[in-house]
Amino acid sequence: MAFTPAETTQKFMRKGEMTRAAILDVALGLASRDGLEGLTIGLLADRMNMSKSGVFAHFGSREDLQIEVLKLYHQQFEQEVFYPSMKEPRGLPRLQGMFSRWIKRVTVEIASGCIYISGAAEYDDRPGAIREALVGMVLAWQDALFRSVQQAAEMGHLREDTDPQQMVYEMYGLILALHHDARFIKRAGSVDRAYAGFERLLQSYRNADSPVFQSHAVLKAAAD
Amino acid sequence: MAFTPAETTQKFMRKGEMTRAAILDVALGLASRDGLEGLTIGLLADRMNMSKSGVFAHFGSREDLQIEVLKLYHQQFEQEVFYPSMKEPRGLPRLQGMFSRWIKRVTVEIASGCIYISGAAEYDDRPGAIREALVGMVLAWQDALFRSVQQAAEMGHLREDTDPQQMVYEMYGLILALHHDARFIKRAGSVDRAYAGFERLLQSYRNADSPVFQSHAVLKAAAD
DNA sequence: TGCATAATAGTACGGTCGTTCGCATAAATG
DNA sequence: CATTTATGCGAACGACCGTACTATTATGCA
Repeated sequence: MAFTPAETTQKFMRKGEMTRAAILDVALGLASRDGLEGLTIGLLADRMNMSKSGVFAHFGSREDLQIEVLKLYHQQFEQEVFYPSMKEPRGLPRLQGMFSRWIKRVTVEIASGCIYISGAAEYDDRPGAIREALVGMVLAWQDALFRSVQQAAEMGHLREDTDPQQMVYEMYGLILALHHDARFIKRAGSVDRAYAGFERLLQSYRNADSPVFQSHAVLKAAAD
Repeated sequence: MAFTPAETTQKFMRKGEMTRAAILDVALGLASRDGLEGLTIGLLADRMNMSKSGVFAHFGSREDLQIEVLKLYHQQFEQEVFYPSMKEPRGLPRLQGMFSRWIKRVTVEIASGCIYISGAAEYDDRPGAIREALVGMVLAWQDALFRSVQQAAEMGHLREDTDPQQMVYEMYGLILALHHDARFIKRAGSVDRAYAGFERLLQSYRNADSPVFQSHAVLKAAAD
């Protein structure tokens, strides 16, 4: 379940690389809870039962550590959400796959926190390398969604006059609202609201003639 | 324009209350930019051309200062968004008024930052008095939206089977996406996307028989 | 096994944080 | 004007921060 590089590629790494990977794993957990800006080397060393300087030596600076954590998160997001969806047929099925896997991931992150979302708040006005990396990753994901919507329209699954950017905007809004209501407000039933919103989105933009359309119930069942 | 208590009620305050209000005013600006957790007494003292202890003396603790900033923000939000909307006729007109004023406010906050939104990310996993105050304020606003949707349904402006909580969820999503895309991604045209999303929301839930329905263009024009 | 090198610990530095306390000075009051 | 009270400053404290150095220990290879 949890992706711990230490377990998978143990024998191909020298000790330093292993501890480095283990540190990043713990750091990702801390950054998810406290935010990337709340990630501190002292606390990280505590959790690793290491000295501060021992942890620090694996990264040239705190900023480097933060960026490595970000890269690890991005990698896991791709592995869990993006790549599996790309194996599904183009158009609406792939788009639905992307969204339901996205929701599934955020549902897990209701407990741990999503770095893309907390990072957006932390770095919306804080220039630097971290912000640049973060924006790049979020833009890459939005572009992937954009292309999927575009293809769904080209293949006739969605209406020809569908505005892909508008649809991406609203999908992102549904996810942000899910993270907000479930994690911050702690309101029950938010996951269903996200699905219902996506359902309504499809009802607005789908091509009624296309047979590919799936209902909300089917979509949600497929996610389990 | 800017609500500076020092100017309005000058002569009724003793000196201490005036500087306290001035401090809170500056603190609100800093907290909008850096987040409530990024608000620091040292920086605040610098901006006020005061000593750290001089600033501190007006509040029993940093947490008290943060809560006072939060209260000030809440007060301004009510003044600018909530109260004016309550003067409009119940139902759809009031709901549209709430949303367009909300968008107008967030549009301004693209430059400065919205404390409700950044605070939601900062305090989603940080228990304490600040989190409690913040959740209370956001819940109050969501409840106000909820009641407005409910009334619009009762009055026949929206369909009878409208799920008010779902509609509030999606409205909040549109605003969160606006803050995210405009402030973090710095994407142009996000305000129009928020309006378009609300328009689609109304098209899904409006009662086609009701004459109260206004189009997107009319709504947006009324906001200016 | 011996040795070069990699990996970790230890210590210290300068900086900022929130907070406390005593003292000066300003303002309000009689 | 005199006096009480409100207000702000300056210095200091302990805690934590990221980082730089040096020493020590563990590792991997000849």
